[in-house]
Amino acid sequence: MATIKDVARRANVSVTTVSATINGTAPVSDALKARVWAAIREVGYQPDPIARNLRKGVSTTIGLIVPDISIPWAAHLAKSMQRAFSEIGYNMLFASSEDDPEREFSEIEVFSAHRVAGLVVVPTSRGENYSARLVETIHVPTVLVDRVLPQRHFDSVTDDNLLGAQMIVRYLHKLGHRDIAFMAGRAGISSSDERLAGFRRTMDETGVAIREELVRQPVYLRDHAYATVQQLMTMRDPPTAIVCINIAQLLGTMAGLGNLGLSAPDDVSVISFDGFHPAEGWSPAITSLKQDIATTSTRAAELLMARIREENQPEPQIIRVPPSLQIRSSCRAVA
Amino acid sequence: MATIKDVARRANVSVTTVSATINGTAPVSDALKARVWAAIREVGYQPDPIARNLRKGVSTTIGLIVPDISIPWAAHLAKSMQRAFSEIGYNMLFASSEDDPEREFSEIEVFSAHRVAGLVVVPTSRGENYSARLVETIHVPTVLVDRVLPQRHFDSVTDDNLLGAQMIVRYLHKLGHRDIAFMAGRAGISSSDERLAGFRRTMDETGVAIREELVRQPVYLRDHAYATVQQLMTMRDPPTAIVCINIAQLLGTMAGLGNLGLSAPDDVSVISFDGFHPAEGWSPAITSLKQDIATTSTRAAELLMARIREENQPEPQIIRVPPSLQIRSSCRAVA
DNA sequence: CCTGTTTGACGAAACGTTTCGCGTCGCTAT
DNA sequence: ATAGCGACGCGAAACGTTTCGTCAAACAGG
Repeated sequence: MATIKDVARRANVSVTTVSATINGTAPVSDALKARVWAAIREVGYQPDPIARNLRKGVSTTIGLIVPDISIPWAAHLAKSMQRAFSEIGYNMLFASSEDDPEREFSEIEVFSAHRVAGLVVVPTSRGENYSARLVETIHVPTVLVDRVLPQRHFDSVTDDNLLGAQMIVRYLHKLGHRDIAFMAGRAGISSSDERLAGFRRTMDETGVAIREELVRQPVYLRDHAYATVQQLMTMRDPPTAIVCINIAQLLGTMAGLGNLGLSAPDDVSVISFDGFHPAEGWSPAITSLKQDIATTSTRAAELLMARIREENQPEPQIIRVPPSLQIRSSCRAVA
Repeated sequence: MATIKDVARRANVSVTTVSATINGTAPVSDALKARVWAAIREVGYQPDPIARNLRKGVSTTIGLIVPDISIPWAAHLAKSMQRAFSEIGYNMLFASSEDDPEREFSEIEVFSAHRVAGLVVVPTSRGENYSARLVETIHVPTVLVDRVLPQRHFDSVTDDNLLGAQMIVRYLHKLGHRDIAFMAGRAGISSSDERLAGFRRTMDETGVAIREELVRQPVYLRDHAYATVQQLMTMRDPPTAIVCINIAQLLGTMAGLGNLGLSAPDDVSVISFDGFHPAEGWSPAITSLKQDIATTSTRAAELLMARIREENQPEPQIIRVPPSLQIRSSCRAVA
């Protein structure tokens, strides 16, 4: 592997000059610049990122931490992120927190030790003093994705959950649904809280009283939903529509309905916040919100790069990306 | 950030001694060892991985390159891999080749520059002299996953595709199917080639003549399958069963059937090599092979670590992980 | 013509480790 | 006794960069 010294020798200049030409950090005469570039090409020199990192104290790597990469949403995020960053010459360290705050913090520290230039985190948002602990652990430019924290310490990009809830409720309302079940996730997770709040608000707006016995919380694992939906559907006066908050819930709900011999949309309408897209060919095709992951990734990358380059607006920003409603066949009109 | 010098000062020993105690590379008396460890704890010292990498010429990071992380299979692989490696103190750089050999090679070079300790690659397996080029580009311990190359230059872990094909064909045969359509992928991709070969071989074994007009190749995009399945089903004498080789094909097939107003298993049986698991609650639930991704990851990690630690068997090894057949409801018996 | 400033180039220090080679001490075998 | 050897500890070099401070030359203004 050719080193900068080889280049210097070859171009008959000092190491300093080679570094200066490459990085443009100091003025170099055109004549020497040419000699240096030629020499670089001739010896096939590539700067050693490790040495560079050591000296500069910061790398050209960004770290991505998600709860679970095997969730399609997270996988798409990782893909878009990686594309966005590789285009500007950054590469990506990756880790799963497995929704465990301890793992999450430990990964953050590992990444920090590796001197990542920035961090993209889908925070677990759990545990005592989570937010404070995060602020105290992170000393790198960071952008939070999907879940936002009550305190705005970090730039964040998330879905516009209030808008999404509004779309869902209005759509169901238009179809004549009044008895709507809502399965909320863990309280304290912003995406769940916001979706529930949006549900309540839009129900109010449409003038329909919420039947509180149809609002269940917390339901965040597949099996919770599996059980909950069966409770809901065996009530004296079951809901005519069920709102699912994420994929796990949706899968549990469908399985639970199946177990009761029920199906959507004939026996009950099902709609979901998180998209699920084998779509055509399977029934039922689930009517759901489609999150704009590409935009989310791009915005997050932009925010992060601005911080890294310090061109930034000092105030942490929250960007909300609007979803779109994909109407398929899991909801039907009722009298 | 505390440095090794701080520890040395605190413990009143030389830097060399501190390094020796930490790494066990040279004998240190118990008394000093104790002093050093105490000092480490007191100043909260953590070795700087960057500096270590620079000096040792190799990092504690491994690189993962997959064609597309948003494919569930790849996402699961990434998850298992990351878990396996983080347990032994390695972290993971990640990149998508987007099935483009140029990107793939470029990522390999970037990772090499970062001095990864090893590489896990799902090779694109495309382009001229692919195998030779790979050998020439890679100078790090490497294990190939999913797709194997004709020349055994690298350790590889892959599904036992011949066995899988055998399971599928025997199952269909038992249900009475004789007119079986097979959509192969790109020729030259080992997984596709092996599956096709296994199909042919087992058909021979069962004594059923293959209707060559039902074997289509190449069909590797969703839209190919969408078109192909409609051709197949509008033939004078359509197949009674269709074998799909991967998810993209399966999705296209289901959509294509839907477009013709047909459905599985009533009009035709559908079976797939790659598992697809929303499963319960949706119809049809696809009968498919389940790949043992956990085992695949573990084996790959083991192979790679053996190479890295040089405990290894000099000969590159190919490990084949057997799949299992998950019988659901997309296939039915025929007369 | 002198002073002050800018431009261009360089040597050497620094980043935080690991490792090479050397020196000292105490022990054992001659 | 003393040569030889192992165990232990240390200083300094090395890894490949970037950057600081210095310096010579060229150039501007008075």
